[in-house]
Amino acid sequence: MLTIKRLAEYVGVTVRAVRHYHQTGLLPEPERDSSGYRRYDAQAIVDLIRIKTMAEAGTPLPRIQELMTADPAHFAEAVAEIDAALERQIDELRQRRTRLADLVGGDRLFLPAEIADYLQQLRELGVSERGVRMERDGWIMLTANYPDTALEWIALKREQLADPAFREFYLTYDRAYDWRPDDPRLDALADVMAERLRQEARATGVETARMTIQETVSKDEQALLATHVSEYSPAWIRLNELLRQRVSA
Amino acid sequence: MLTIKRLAEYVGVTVRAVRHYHQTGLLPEPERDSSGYRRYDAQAIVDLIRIKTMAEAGTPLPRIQELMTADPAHFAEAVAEIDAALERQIDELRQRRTRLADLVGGDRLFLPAEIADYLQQLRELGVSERGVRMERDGWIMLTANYPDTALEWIALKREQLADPAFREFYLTYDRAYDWRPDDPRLDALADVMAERLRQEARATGVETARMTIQETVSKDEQALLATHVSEYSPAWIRLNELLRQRVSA
DNA sequence: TCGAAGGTTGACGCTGGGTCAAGGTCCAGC
DNA sequence: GCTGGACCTTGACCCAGCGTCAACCTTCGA
Repeated sequence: MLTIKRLAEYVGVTVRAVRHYHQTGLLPEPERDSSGYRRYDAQAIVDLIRIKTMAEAGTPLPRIQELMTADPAHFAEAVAEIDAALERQIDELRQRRTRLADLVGGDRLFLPAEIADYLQQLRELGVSERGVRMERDGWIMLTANYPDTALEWIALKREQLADPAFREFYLTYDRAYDWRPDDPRLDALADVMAERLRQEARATGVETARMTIQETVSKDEQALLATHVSEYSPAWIRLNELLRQRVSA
Repeated sequence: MLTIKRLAEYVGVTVRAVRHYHQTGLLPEPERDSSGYRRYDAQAIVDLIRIKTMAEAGTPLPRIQELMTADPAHFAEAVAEIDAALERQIDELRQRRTRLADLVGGDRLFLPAEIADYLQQLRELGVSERGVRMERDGWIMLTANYPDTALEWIALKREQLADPAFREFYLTYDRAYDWRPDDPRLDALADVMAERLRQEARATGVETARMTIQETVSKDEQALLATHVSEYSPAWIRLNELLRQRVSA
């Protein structure tokens, strides 16, 4: 006959757990000796090991209680289910490991692969961290609100980025952030931007698919840009003014 | 800008969880709009996904909070730790699957392999379920109290079981359980048992190793047998009497 | 204009025990 | 025979990480 501590130690659970199982009726209370101590027999060991094994496998205690009195066929069936659940858990843990890997370094956790690739291209191009982060945040919001549209649009952006002239322009625009608002280069940049806008307008006039996208997005784009207007530098604000002059003209 | 539900849905957590993170300070409370609704930006999505990823990997929320403001080097180190923990969890789940398999059919979960094998041999020999269970319970208690001794003793038992004459005797003894106490076959059985005891006494007189084991165990054996005396049948009680007559003689 | 859907705070509930507190018992060594 | 330390008893509160009401306010599409 065993005391509660010997039982718990042999099976590998805590004394508190055993008492908890008694309280909930999962493990029957054993006889007491003359001093009121619980005295356990071999069946208690068998029961407790079964309980422990199933509990460790994630089975809720009430479910274990059901199974302790189930016939062998039902029991085997339930164990098979528990085993399948364990297998699923293992698969999930594996997936979590891969996602965890994306935590350190990379936007792959927050964005579809295409967009994360695009951001990576920007970095490799030499775009500032600030610039990349503004892009990233914009794409995140866009993806959260219109995932399909975001994917269509990113395809266009990556096409653009294949053009060396556009890359040149993008870099300049990125650097202009830190210029002084009276920097004369801003005028030249505004010229380039206006020309690009005009070309794009002609292109979208022809290609209806792109037109649709532009229309769908334009409202949100406004909203997205507005989100970050507070982060605009004096140079960019000035650039906006210059641009508006040229476009409205 | 997102409402709490859109945020939660996009990231894949519940609204309640987001609010919980706000309460504990894990995720900063965002600005409210004019009606008091929370409005989330892209950074909230990034933060929440990081939180979710680490939380799913089993990281306690306070620990996550520490890591959210940690520098990249410390963060990467911590993520490596979390990943290692995940790996250990996967290994443990695998082990639990194997132990779970022993739950259905078999005593391997409760007893060392040698003893489980011995019980299996008894079953194959044709010993009654009751008999096997009495043996099992005895071995469990013995193993719980004196694991080393149990292993030494089981070796002897398995040797005995290799002897066809002993197997024959064991089976008869097992079946005698259900005989009537005045069954004349009990006398013959008592003769055989007495003879066996005498032989064993001579053997243990020679082999000191076995002697030691017998001595060590004898007290506990008494206790163990006493445990199950209540389960003795009338025939077995009678057999005990007959045996005592012959041995004391 | 109205009802459904979504937002707000606040409070209690749940699992599976951990961790005191305040005693009563057992046993080994002196 | 006594004492100290390990063990037993019940009872109570505490924890994470949310789930789940309740009671009320706001927004939005038909």
